[in-house]
Amino acid sequence: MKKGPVTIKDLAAELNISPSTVSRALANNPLVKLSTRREVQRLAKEQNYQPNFTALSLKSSKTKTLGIIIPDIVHEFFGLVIRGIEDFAYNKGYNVIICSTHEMYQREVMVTKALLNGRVDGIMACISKESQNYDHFKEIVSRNIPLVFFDCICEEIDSHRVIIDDFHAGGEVAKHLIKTGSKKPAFLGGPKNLSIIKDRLAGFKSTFESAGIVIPDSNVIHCDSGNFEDGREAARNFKLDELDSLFATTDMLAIGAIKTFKESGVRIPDDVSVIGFSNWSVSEIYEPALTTVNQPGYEMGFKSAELLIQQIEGDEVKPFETHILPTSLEARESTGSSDS
Amino acid sequence: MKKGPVTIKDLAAELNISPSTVSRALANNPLVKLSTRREVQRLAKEQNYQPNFTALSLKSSKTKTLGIIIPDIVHEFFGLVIRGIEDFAYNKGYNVIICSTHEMYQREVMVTKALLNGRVDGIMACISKESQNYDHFKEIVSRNIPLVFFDCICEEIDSHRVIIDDFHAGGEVAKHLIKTGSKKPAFLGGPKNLSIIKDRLAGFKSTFESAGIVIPDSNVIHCDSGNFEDGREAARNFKLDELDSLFATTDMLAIGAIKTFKESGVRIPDDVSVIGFSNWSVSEIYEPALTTVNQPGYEMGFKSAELLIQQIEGDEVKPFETHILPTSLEARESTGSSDS
DNA sequence: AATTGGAATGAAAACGTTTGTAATAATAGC
DNA sequence: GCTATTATTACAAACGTTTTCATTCCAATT
Repeated sequence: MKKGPVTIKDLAAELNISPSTVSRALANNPLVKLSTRREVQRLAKEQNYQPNFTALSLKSSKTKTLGIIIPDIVHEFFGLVIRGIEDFAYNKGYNVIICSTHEMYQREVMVTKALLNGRVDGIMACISKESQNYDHFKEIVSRNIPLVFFDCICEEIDSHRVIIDDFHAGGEVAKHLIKTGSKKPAFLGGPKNLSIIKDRLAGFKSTFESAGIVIPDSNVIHCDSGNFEDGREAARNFKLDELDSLFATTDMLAIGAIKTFKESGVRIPDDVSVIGFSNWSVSEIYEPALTTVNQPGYEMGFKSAELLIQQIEGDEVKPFETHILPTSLEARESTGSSDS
Repeated sequence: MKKGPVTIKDLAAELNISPSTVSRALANNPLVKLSTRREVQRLAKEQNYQPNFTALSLKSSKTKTLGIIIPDIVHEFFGLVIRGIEDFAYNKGYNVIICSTHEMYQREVMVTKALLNGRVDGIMACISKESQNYDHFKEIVSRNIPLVFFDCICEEIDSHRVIIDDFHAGGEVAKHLIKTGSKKPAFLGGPKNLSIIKDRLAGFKSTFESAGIVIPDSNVIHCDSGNFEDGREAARNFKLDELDSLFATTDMLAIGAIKTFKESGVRIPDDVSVIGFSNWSVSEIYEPALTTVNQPGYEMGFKSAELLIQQIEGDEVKPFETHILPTSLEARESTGSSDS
């Protein structure tokens, strides 16, 4: 009998009119007689007609779909980013395809290629830790597919960017520690080559130096990842009598370090003050509650989607914009400041 | 000059042959002369030809895309589910569209409708807390779009299901608490109407009853959500001298409750043993480390994708299958068992 | 020389839409 | 009653593919 979903042709056949008239009637085009329009719309509703998305895409060469490339999906920050993106995008009638790269360069190249065959109208990306080569992203640009970078951006590529001021945030952390009396600060961060890590460290160091305190290299440790175990391991390499405060570039690193410190009998914050980064929910729950830098994931996603859709739909070409979102320090128990 | 991306027609024009030959040549069809094939493939590579995804979809009425409907994206469990789905799906050449409902019925209906216009070949869904009416899911089925439920399933709809045995898991929790000497167990759970909550409670109660212990209604508390704050608030309603153990249906609820208990001077696990659910990473990090039930999110996603794709691609209709994944209890400090 | 057959390619239809243009029907003006 | 105008509708092309069927060309067979 009837096979697939009902199409415009089916409606046309049923009413003995042409598909074009049905199409126009559904669009409520005044060119078609009011009574015909009513008739068509009634039948369409009755038969539960849904316009075929793929056919529309082919006709308009617009998929109304955005691609998101992120390092990891099981990650509070990226979750918030996605929420922000979705909230803006859905409102504008866009769907979203999420591709996580598991922080692997190979996978990043793979998903990028997969998004490059007209499946999406634009792409938002946060580059993975591993990536050093950016040809796959350059291909996106060369194919004229709108591209917005957020958080971890690619310096080599000219595009919209949505970031935080990592240098400034590092400085704010330093200021807070200086205020709480730190003389021997230390730094525990993710991969050295990552610009966000470099910037946080630079801001941190520079502010301390302005206060006359130079951080020795032995108090700066980098690790491959940014998780709890890494923090726990890496913290063992600090000489406990040479630091009185620690800035870790993720909350998990910070908590891992605290765990190690506690095991060595170090009291937090009395002996060592600790600050994390990102304000994950665990930082509020942990004891001691972790002082951290709030990273506006939701806003970052929201703004990225806004810039991307604007670039997709905009008629005139606007110059690329680097949008810097404000961070804020959440002072909690781990630096002796129990705000909450 | 050349406008959009290069198409088969462009290649055909360039080589002065017909599009059909180009199409065949690209498919390496032996019907076309080897030299022609080589020529076409060379040019395609040179011009960086990518087959138009939308056109392929329209032709084949297959989008090679799956829809996922989940209550929340900022959620460790769902993150793991998505990872599992992606790992299986990508391998089979499928992409994935994720729609989060923010636990809102309205939004669930919205995204479901949005997925119903041929954008996806199949749908995986975990129903939201709020949903009581399932007409939108029934429409998926009536449109012959393959549908798999996972975790929070819809009883009314016949489909593949991937779940855990919540009743059994609740029983295992009870067994563990009985073993550690609990005489006055209590229960703190999410929404009462949710089947997964009901089942966990039922299994918990029933096992305690088999041991001759009846849990009074005053020791069973439900709250709207399952987060930290909820747990913290709700735990205030327990009479502290009437319980010596607590089973909370999420790790966050458990940790919230522990916080409240600690504030009242209750020692964990000495005075009250606490068990959570899901084995989120925070449960391992928290102090005391939380005993919890490991919920295999990754496997759940992986299996769901497998069943869905099998249903999409399968020629013969297979009977619907309810796949029950094993859970396991992770004994940690909060019940006095420091495994780790 | 006429037929057959195989190899290689081309033409056309189809997937479900939209939209420019052409055609028909109805109305108005004279 | 005839043309000019308008209202309504139909036709056809297009988006980028795949695929069925038809065509061409040339060599081999009779």
